[in-house]
Amino acid sequence: MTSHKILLVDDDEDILDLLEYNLTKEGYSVETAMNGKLAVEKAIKFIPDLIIMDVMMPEMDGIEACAEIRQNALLSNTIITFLTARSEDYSQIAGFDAGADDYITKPIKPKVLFSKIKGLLRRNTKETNKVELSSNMFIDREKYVVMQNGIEISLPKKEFELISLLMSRPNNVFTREKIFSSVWGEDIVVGDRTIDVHIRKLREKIGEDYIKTVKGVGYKFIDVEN
Amino acid sequence: MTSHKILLVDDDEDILDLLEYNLTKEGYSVETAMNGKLAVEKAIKFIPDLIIMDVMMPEMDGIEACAEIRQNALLSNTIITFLTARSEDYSQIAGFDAGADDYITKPIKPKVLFSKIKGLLRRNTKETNKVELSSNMFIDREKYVVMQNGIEISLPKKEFELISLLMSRPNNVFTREKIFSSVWGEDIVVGDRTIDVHIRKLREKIGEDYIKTVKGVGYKFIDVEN
DNA sequence: ACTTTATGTTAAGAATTCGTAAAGTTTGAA
DNA sequence: TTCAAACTTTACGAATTCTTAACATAAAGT
Repeated sequence: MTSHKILLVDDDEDILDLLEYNLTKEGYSVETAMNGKLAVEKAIKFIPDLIIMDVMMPEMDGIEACAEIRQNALLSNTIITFLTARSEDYSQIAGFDAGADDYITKPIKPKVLFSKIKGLLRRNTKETNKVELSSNMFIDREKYVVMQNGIEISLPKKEFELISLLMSRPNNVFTREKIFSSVWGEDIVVGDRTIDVHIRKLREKIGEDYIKTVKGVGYKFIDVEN
Repeated sequence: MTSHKILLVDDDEDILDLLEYNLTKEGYSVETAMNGKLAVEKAIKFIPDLIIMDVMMPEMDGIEACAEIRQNALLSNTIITFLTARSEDYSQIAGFDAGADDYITKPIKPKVLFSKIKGLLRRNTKETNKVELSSNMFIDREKYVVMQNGIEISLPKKEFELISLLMSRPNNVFTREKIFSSVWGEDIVVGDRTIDVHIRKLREKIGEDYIKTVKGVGYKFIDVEN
């Protein structure tokens, strides 16, 4: 069974505990965060299928966090739903602008919540986690492997996320900056040569011809079919 | 000629046929879908410039389909307009939230529709990342290549920025100062012959006839069609 | 025609950016 | 704690890209 990953974000620890307990029992893999900033960081590490996030929070509110998450190509398949009190309808509008997919109103009724989650995840599963290419290579986020001509290539995390990012838009150039912010996150600072080293390892594993360097600009994954 | 791609979505086959027939006659490349679900699938394959979609449909309504399409980064340049009966104004609001760009009210008056379509597509052409020309050449900033007759020409950074600038306004003369400040930046000082050398390399790669020297003034990219 | 001025051309070498191996550090599992 | 895998840094080499310089050619002015 493939357990879906859910990230819960709320500043109220009681709500977090309650939801975490119940969702875990339902068979989901759950992570939590107590503010928007942490949520963004965890989202990047965890790559959840679904984020359930309170709108009002300290440190960074949900809208802002949502907008930031939507920036990250690795999280393009992640569904974001807001938790909101029925009255705060201003947030409804701002939230959709920021890229939210749905709303859940407080107070939370567990049954409603669970059925809603199932619906959202079903919708997502169809679109699939497998980034297919016209070439003979695709990404399987669930198994965390790259399939090449039917052969599984398992990669360590950073390498996987890097290739995953590049393959999310074949033939498109990703700048080093973009790569850093997507794979490492905004705050983390690493040396200049780090990306290159990971690229090297990837090329060793998947072949030399797939990742092209665009000097002074960045890297791109070449879709051989084109 | 670059024919814009339009995706028509309606559950009424008569309307689809009517619009498809007329739009094709106008020179557009047209695809159709009969419900929201199929629309999303076709949109991903077809990457239309414009989607004209009925709000009310079986299987998945227009609003939902729209929201889903808006998720897909590949479709970020696609304009979505809803077809709506004049009375259903609830949908106006929900639709804009979901990411619609415009509305067309039923009953459809072909003339109104065509002029609206032209307006929307013109708007889009300007904003897009692909600088299209009536000639057979365009710039793809995302892939960082110049496409010429369907062939990718990849260029080093400075050359790319230079041709990119010139092609941003075909037949328009760019002075050397303008070129320096755009491609090199205000502060950086380089010798006089630097631009010429880059022009030379570009001419070698894309052909001698595209970039014209205007002595004493600057350079321009010639749109051969004109 | 002659001179001036602007641009064209080429090749060399600076400068920048990237690649890579190896060593160092962190992390997480046993 | 210990070890191995993953990740990062370092240091230098290699490749590409960019600029310069020197001279050629072309256009414009006298």
